[in-house]
Amino acid sequence: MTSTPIAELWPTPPGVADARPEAAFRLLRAAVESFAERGFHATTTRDIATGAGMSPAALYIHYPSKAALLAEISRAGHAATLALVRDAVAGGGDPVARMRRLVEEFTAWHARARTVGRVVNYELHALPADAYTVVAALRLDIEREVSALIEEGVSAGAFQVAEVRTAARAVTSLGIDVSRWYTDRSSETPEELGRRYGELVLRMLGAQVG
Amino acid sequence: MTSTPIAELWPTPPGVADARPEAAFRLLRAAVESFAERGFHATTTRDIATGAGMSPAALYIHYPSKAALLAEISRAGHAATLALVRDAVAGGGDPVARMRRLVEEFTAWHARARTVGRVVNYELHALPADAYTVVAALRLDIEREVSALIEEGVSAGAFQVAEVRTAARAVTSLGIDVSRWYTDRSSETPEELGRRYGELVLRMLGAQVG
DNA sequence: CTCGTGACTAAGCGCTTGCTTAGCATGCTG
DNA sequence: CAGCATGCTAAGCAAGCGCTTAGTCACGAG
Repeated sequence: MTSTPIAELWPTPPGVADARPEAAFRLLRAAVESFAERGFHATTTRDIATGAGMSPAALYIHYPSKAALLAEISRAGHAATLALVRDAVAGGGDPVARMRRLVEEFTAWHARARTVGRVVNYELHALPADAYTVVAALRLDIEREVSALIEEGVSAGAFQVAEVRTAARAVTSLGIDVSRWYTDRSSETPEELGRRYGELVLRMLGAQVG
Repeated sequence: MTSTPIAELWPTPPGVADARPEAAFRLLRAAVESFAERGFHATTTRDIATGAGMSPAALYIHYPSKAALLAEISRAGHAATLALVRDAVAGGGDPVARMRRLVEEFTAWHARARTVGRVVNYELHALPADAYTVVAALRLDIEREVSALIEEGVSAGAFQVAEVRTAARAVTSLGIDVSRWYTDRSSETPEELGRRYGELVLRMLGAQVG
């Protein structure tokens, strides 16, 4: 990999004058680390500024508030997750192949980008109301994509599930919770974990797999 | 039910002079609600005291600090979870029946006592070091109980899993994450959810179920 | 009755918080 | 060159924090 998971969330189009100054990016990165480790409320603006190598006041040149940093992290993280899910659901292959790919990538993302994942999934309550509205819509879209794929698999006779909503909850739940417990010291790589979770989920959905 | 999930965590032996005064219990209850809703750091001692119907200073007659309240909640919550897991693992029946019961009760508990569950699983980082040591040992015990039951099922030919540790992680992960998303407005009761998750987990573990 | 004790409150202390203000160096524009 | 915008820092403000202090009240013992 040539860039960190965090850097991938705020890509700069090549050949274009850098729209997001490097200092603002450093602030985002420091905020993600702090929010993930200590939580939004236990993180001070001094923590973030120091982590980005600036004085506390410099933060407010790039973002209007501490909450605006959280909102941007949460929005970008949810957008990336939704894009990942859409790619897998709309990709090629039968429902079983697409579900396997979805779980593999969803799981690996929550392991690799676990700091962003923690902020995205466990700091929702700290979002300002307007930012929460945006993010809640993205979360609903993610759930709908997963449900749609399960339903397609059921219709095709590939999956056997009693309740699609419950099954969809279980699938996303497994992946999300990875960001809570995964650490650098975990024995599996994100990709290994993704493959193993892919197997487990397919069996859970009643798919016939070797 | 004659008592709330929270009340069950701090039972008073019948016929014995109440060891934990009612005021201390009200503080615990208010602290659980606040910590679960807003997180430890966003909760003020004034929130807790007001929720228990007292002035801020009264809190310090019953507990030496805000962190001591968190420690007591986390300890009792983990102890209750471990007891629940031990009962299921050591109970009667074959590994399939015991695993079904474990998942049903583990899941239902995380739905019913979701406020305690949130504090237990998502506020670990706010624990003082000595309290964390105690709680980490309980968490390890829980993981070992689940792994032991899976291993027993594999030996008996009832389960088919590639990696016991990964499977154990998935089982506990599914249950823990319930406390994140379950609400009063959820369409399933804790018991219904438990039964459905029990089915899903048994299939995930490769058990032959109807 | 006096005294001691336990549960509590009103007031507030020292500190940290998110954020602001004033000012300074740099570099681009005309 | 002047004029000005940009990105930053040093200093600090008002508000809110965890927790303490001093004192009140009800009540049981002697």
